[in-house]
Amino acid sequence: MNEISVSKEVIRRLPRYYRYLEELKGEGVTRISSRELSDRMRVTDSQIRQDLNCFGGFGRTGYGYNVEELYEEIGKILGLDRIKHIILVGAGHLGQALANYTNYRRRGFCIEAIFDRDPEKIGTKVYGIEVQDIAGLEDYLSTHEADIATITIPKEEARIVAKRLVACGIKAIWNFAHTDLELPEDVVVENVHLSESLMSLSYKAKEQRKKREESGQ
Amino acid sequence: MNEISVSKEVIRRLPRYYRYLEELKGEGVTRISSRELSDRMRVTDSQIRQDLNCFGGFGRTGYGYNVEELYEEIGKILGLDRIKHIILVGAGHLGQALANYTNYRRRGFCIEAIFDRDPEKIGTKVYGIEVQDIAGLEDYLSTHEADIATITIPKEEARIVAKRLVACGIKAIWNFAHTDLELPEDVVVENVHLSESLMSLSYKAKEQRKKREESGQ
DNA sequence: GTCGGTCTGTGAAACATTTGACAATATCTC
DNA sequence: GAGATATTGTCAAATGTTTCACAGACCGAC
Repeated sequence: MNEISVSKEVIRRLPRYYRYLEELKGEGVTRISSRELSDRMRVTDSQIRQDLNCFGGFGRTGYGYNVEELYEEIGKILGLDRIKHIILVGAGHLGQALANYTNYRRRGFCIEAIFDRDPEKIGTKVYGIEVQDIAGLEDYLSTHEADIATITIPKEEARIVAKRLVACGIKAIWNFAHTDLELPEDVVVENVHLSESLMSLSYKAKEQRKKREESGQ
Repeated sequence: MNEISVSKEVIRRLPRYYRYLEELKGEGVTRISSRELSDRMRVTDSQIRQDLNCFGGFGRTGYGYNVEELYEEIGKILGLDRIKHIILVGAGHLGQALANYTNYRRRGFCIEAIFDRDPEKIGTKVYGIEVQDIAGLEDYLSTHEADIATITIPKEEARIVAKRLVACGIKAIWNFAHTDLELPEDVVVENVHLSESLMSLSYKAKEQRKKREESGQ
């Protein structure tokens, strides 16, 4: 596995390949060429070959790719072949939505603990897990391993909690708060900024409307 | 406003500028140079100037940018100066989380109706809005305008509902279902694929761990 | 086995995005 | 109001990403 350089864009696309391969597997397809896959995914076949080749030659000339095998390989690349212990900070609707999405478990993402600061929520159960007081975060992490922390609380608190998490050794954060977290370099952060996503949509909708009006006249 | 060409990447960044400008405004900052902003946002000053210049010269030589003015202008570019009627399909936790996030309203995003197919949910209120039976979607849209539809239901149903929405004239969809929607070209879709985001994080965490182990030895 | 067709991996070209550099010009100080 | 300083807008270079094109290799039918 001699990775020369895997670009940001390739990584962004990798989970999408994984999703399509899972679908193909479900349909009972055992082999697929970059050409056929490109038709489904609406990308160029060239891009697929180039992308997959970053990680080594999974394909066979004159045959294509073995669906099952490629699915497994991409899963490994994404680290899905390994249990990832997750804790969740924020038991609001968003936190509950994430906790209840059972497919994560299939991919090795196991939610181990949920924290909140609201006394109304502490003690209640979400997806079978009791919500704990956020005050006990340090205690919990001193005795339990966690690979990823999910943050679904308002931005002011999020910045503080993120620092506490990092102080406890957390190295990966899935951040839903509407802010950028300032953290040490060795901590990886994946931001999901929903309002930015909605604003992008608003922009695109506006441009599309403009286009329609121009051509409509 | 002579837009030569606004790249995808610029659009992706625009909401982020908007967020930082709002923050600055809140702090009472009235002017800012690309250099200062670049320090805050952790991007190059050159990129900021290049990006903003796509939409016309908002800056003043020797002075920088007027925070209030730039904030307003970017808001207009993003279409935030106009009411956008939104309907929501799916009243699960995710749908409720989105409905309850009040900041959207401040930016002109007004949720007008919520649909679900679960009899348990129909009739209940979410953020003061009564959840309607999805069966009445067409009726509703024949008498009400809607600019954006948000989809937070499982993928199989999402594909069907998306087609129904488009048949009723919806031109913009915020899609949270774990699938790509196959829709006519003139419909804009913004996908929020949360599991892909989590898998990306998993990949990055794995790489980071590898790096740590290598340097640690 | 052989042969026609298929399909990958890959190097290079085309295209897109980011960064660097600086002339031009406004600001601010005194 | 003049001079020193700050800062933009912009062009060009550097870097990153996608597409093209094809040699070489494998597949499968006969």
